[in-house]
This record gives sequence, C-alpha cells and structure tokens, in this order.
Amino acid sequence: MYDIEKSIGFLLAKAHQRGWALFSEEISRFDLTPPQFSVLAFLWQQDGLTQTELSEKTQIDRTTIGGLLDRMARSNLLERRPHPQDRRAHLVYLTEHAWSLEPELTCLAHEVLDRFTAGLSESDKQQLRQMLETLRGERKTYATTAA
Amino acid sequence: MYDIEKSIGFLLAKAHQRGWALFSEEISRFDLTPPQFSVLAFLWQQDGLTQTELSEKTQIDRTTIGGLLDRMARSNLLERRPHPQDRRAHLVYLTEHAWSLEPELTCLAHEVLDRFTAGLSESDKQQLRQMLETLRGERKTYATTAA
DNA sequence: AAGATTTTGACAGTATGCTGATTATCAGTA
DNA sequence: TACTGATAATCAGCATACTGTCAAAATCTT
Repeated sequence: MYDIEKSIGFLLAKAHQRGWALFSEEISRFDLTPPQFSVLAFLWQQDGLTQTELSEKTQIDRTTIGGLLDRMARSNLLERRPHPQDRRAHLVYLTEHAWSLEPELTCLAHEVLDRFTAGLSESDKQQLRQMLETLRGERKTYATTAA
Repeated sequence: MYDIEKSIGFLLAKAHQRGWALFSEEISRFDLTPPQFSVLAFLWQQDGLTQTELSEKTQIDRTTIGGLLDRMARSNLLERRPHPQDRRAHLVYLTEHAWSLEPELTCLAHEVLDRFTAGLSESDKQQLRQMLETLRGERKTYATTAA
C-alpha cells in the first residue's frame, strides 16, 4: 500500500501548486509568472549576468531560461547586451521599467507570502525554511560581489 | 529588498524540483513521470473513476489529466471504458500490467522518499507533512467507498 | 415537454522544465 | 598554427499545468 496523500513528495507538489496559483493570480496583472518574478528578484540583487550565471543562481535550466528571458525581454523587463570579452555570451540587464517595479512588487510578494503562510507561526515558518533548504540539497556556493 | 532565497515560495519550488528530479530518475525506466505515478497510486486505491473524479482526487486540472491519461493509456497502464449511465463520461480502469507494477513501484517510491528526506528526522517529517497540508489549503472532502 | 443551465471531456494556446543535438566561440595543446 | 575539447546559447521535442472555448449530454426549471 502506498498512501500517496501522506507522501512528502506529493504534499510538496500540492503546496507548491497552491503557492504558485496564489502568486500567479496577484502578479498576472503585471504580466509576470512566478519564475519570472524569481528572475527579477535575482536581477534586482545583481544585474549584468550571463544566462548561464543566471541559470545557476536561479536553478532554472539553461534551456528553460532562454525562452523565459525571451518573454521577459518582449515585456520590456530586460535586455541582452553582448559580452565584451566573450562573443558567445550575452549579459542580461534590467530595463528602467523593471527597476521601477521593484518597490511595488517586493511589497506585493511579501503580502502574498504572508497570506499563503497565514496558518503557520513564525517559528513554524523558520523551521519550514530550514527543512526545505535541507530537501533542496547542497549546492555549489557562488561568489557574491559583497561577500 | 526581497531576499528570494529565503522566500518560502521559492524554497518550496526548489525542494519540489529536487524531489521531482530524484523520483523521475528512478521511475523513468518504467516510462513513468511523477504525476503519472500519483495517478497510479490513486487508482491502486480505487479504480473505475471518471476523469473529473480523478481530477478532483489528484488535484490535477481537468484539461491536464486528459493528456496525462492519453499517455498512460498509450503505455498500456489504463483504459477508458464508457460510463454505463452517462454517455459524456469515461471510467478509467487500470490494466493488468498496471496492477502488476504495484508492489515494485510502491517499494521504489518508499526508497526514493527515504533518500530524499534523509536529512530529516521522523518528527521533522511529521511536522513537515502537517505544515505542507496547511499550505496546501482546505479542500472539499470526497466520499470514499469505505468511509 | 421545452428551454435554460450545468457538466464532461476535448481542443487551442501559452508558459514552465527537462533531454538531447547543434552551432559558434573560446581555451588549451601538440 | 592547427587540432581538440570545453563552453554559451539555441533549437527540437516531450510532458506538465493553466486559461478559455466548445460540443455533446445530462439535469434543472418552468
């Protein structure tokens, strides 16, 4: 017997599904999707990365992030500039428009997250974060500009 | 500032991503995907459901489960039979082949889950299950044959 | 019974997310 | 310098997952 309803894999998928749905509903008016918001959030921290670097930071597959950046460029959120030293690579930069959205979207993301996790206490949330980090697995650490 | 790396939504997505990858790797030799395994697990519990009932139980979108069942039928895992009372509906039944896979796949799923959650204690896992249930949100309860 | 509403499943369209192959370029080596 | 291997990004192909639309059939209402 396999009680799928009790399986952490299944529950993870369904919790993720609900989080995605809640967040999608809120950010769709900005023509954004949850992964696109993630990319924005990483680029707000640091701009001018290659697609491969962005792929490693966001843990989004190289081939997936290609199309994702295409759509974000089409929405005037970012642009690709040639890499000065490497003609194979592109550097990804946010547009003024993307920068201007930062305060509002940051606030919105916090609100939605609070609503999503309304059933959990602060210590629950901290424990959950740690457990999810554990499940996420060990990853290479990447040098940050400001260590 | 939005620290996306600490966001429960983001961590949920990445933990889910890793669980999916681990499980995929193991069940791909059965030509199965994680959602397809979920459908199997629900059908092992109860057979002969309509697509809509199955969609509600598995929390997989009506339109998504259509194609999913197509592919599973193509792999000789299930078949659709006409509903005796409702000519719009189909009843989904597992094949002998699907039934024969139950012991092996159940065992494999437990193994992979144990490996996935190796970093967590038993009480951690129980807490995590409860928190994920909370995040998953309240759902309608469906009558089961054996209440 | 006749008309309105709902439900079931299909289809089109779009976005993620992956594998595998390909092209262009870079870097190291004989 | 020419060859070899590695790397950056794209493309094709497939499987989820959702929205919206539709036809057929069931159900409710009058």
